[in-house]
Amino acid sequence: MTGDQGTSIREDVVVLLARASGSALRTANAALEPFGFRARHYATVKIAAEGGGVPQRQIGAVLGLDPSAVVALVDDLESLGLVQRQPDPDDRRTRLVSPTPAGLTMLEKVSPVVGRVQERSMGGLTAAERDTFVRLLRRVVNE
Amino acid sequence: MTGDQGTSIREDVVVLLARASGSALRTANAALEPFGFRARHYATVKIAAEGGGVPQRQIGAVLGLDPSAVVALVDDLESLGLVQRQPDPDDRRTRLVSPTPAGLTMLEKVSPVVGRVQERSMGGLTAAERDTFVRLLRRVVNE
DNA sequence: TATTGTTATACTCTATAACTATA
DNA sequence: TATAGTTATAGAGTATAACAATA
Repeated sequence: MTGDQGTSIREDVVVLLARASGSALRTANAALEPFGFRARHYATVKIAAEGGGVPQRQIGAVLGLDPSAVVALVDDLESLGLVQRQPDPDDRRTRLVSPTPAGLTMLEKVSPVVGRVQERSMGGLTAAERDTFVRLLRRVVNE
Repeated sequence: MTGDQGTSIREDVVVLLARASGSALRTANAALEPFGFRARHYATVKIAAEGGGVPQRQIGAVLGLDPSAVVALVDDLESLGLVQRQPDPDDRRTRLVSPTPAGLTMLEKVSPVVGRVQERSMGGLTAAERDTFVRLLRRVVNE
C-alpha cells in the first residue's frame, strides 16, 4: 500500500478536541464575563468548595494547569474575595485554598449559568449520548 | 432544594475538554517538534492535500481558527516550502492553498507519527470506544 | 534530595479593529 | 454592502527556570 496517509483530517481527534475545547471555553467565558471572571476561576472555586480546602497542586492537577498558573488564578480569586489561602497544619509548604462565604454564594448564583453552557457545549447530543460522551472523555483524561 | 450546585467539577465538560485538548496538543506538538512545525501546520497541509487547493477561509473553518491566524500559519508553511498560495480563477479575492511536492512527501513521512499520537490521545479506550468517541466529538463540533 | 509555592520571563495562542481588493 | 485576505496589536494562555521554605 503506497501513499496511505491515514484517516481524513475530519476524524483527527487532536483537531476535533481543539475545536470543541476552544468553542466550549469561548461560550463559558462569554457567559461568565458579566460576573467578572472566567471559566477557570469558577472551576477553581468549585474545586475548593468540593474539597473543603485543597492544595494548589491539586487544583493544577484537576484543571491541567502549571503550578505557576495556579498562583495567578488564586491571586485573582483572593482579590475578588471568593477564596482564601490557609496554612496546612500537616505540611507547612502547602497552602490550602478554600471558598469564602462570598465564594459559596457566587457558586449558587452562577451554577445555573454554567449548567446551560454545558448543555450548549454538547448541543447536538441526546441525554444518553451526553452521558456516554462525558464518561469516555473522563477516561481519555485518566480521571 | 437548596444549595444545588449542579454536578461535580469532575463531570464538567468544559474542564474535561480543555484538559483533553491541552494534553493531546502537547503530545502532538512534542512529536512533531523534530520536523520543525506544530500540529496545526501538519493539519493545514493535510487539509490542503485533501481539498486539492482550498481557500484560507476554509482552513480556518476546519481548524476553528481566526482568518488572521491562518495567514500566519500559511506564511510559515510557505517559507518551509510545504504549501503554496495560488490565485482562484473564479474569485480573485480568494487564494487557494495547495501542497507542494515537498508537502506531500512530508505528509507521508509524518503520517505514522500523527497516527500514534492519536492512538495515545485516546489511550484508555478500546477500538470501538474510540469510534464512538470520535463520532460524538464530531457532532459536538457540528462536523 | 524532593516537593510546594512563588517570581520572572518568554513564547504561543486568540481576538479585534482597520485596511485592500474584490464581489 | 459583503467577503477574502492582510497587518498590527493587545490580551490570554502556556511553559520554563530559578528560588525559598519545608519535608
